[in-house]
Amino acid sequence: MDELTHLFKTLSDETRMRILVLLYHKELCVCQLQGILEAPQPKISKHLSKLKDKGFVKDTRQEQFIFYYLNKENKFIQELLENIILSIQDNPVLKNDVDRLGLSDTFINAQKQKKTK
Amino acid sequence: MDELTHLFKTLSDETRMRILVLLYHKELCVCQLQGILEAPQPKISKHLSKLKDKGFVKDTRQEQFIFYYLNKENKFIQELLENIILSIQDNPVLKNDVDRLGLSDTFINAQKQKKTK
DNA sequence: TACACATATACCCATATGGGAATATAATAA
DNA sequence: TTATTATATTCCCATATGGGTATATGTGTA
Repeated sequence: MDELTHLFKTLSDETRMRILVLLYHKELCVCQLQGILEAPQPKISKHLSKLKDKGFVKDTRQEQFIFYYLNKENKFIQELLENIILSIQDNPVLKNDVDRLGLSDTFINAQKQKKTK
Repeated sequence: MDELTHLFKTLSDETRMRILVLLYHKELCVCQLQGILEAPQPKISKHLSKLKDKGFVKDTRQEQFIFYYLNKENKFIQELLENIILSIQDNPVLKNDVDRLGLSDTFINAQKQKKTK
C-alpha cells in the first residue's frame, strides 16, 4: 500500500515533476538542471536523490559530471510522463523548461568544452 | 503547475486512495466508509472533503445520508483508478476493502432499513 | 419542541516535507 | 599536493499534513 501512495507523494512536488519531464527528453547532469530550472544545486541534488530512491531515475558518472536519466524499466513513470508530455501545451512552466533544454550545453562548463574539442 | 502536483498530492494518502477505489465500485455514504475502512468518522469526512475540493468526487444527500460518488467528468481519476483496479490483486489492503463492500448495507443504520421496508 | 443520528468543522499535536546555508566528498586540473 | 569544480549531505527552520477529540450543523423522529 505504501508503495502506491509513496509513488504519488514523489510525484507531488513541482521541482521533481519538472525534472522528470526534462529527463524524459534528455539525460542531464546536475549543473544542467540547475541552469535550466534556475534553482540552487542542493535543491536539485536532493530531489534527484529522492527520485533515484524511488526508482524513477538512474545515474551514471561521465568524467566529473553525474548524468541522470529515466529508469526505463519503470513502466509506470514512463507512461505517466508520456501523458503529461501530451498535455504540456497547457502548462507554461513545463513548456518553458523544455524550451530551455536547448541551453543545456551552456551549463556544462568551459573546461568540459575545452576537453571535447 | 500547482494543479498537477496538487493532484498527485491528493492521491498520496492511503485513506484517500482506499476511498477512491471503493467509490469506483459503488457510491457510499460516510457511515458505510466508516464501517468498511474501520476508521473514525471525522477522518473519513475530512478526506472526502479534500477529494471533493479537488474534483475527484461529488456528493448527494439522500434523506439523512450523504452519498459520495466518483466525479465521472474527471477522466484522469477515472482512468487512473481503472489501472489501479487492474493490479488490485497485488494489494492486500485494497483487495480486502473491496471484499468488504458486501457489508456496506450493514452500516446503514436500523432506522433506514425500517423506512425502506 | 426535544432527541438521536449523520456529517462537517475547529482545534491541537506530532510528524513529514521542502528550502536555504554551510559543509563534506569526489574528481579533475595545475 | 593544492586548488577548483561537481555533486552530496547535514543542519535548521517554516510550513503542510494527517490524526484525534470535541463540538457544531443539519436532518429526521418522537
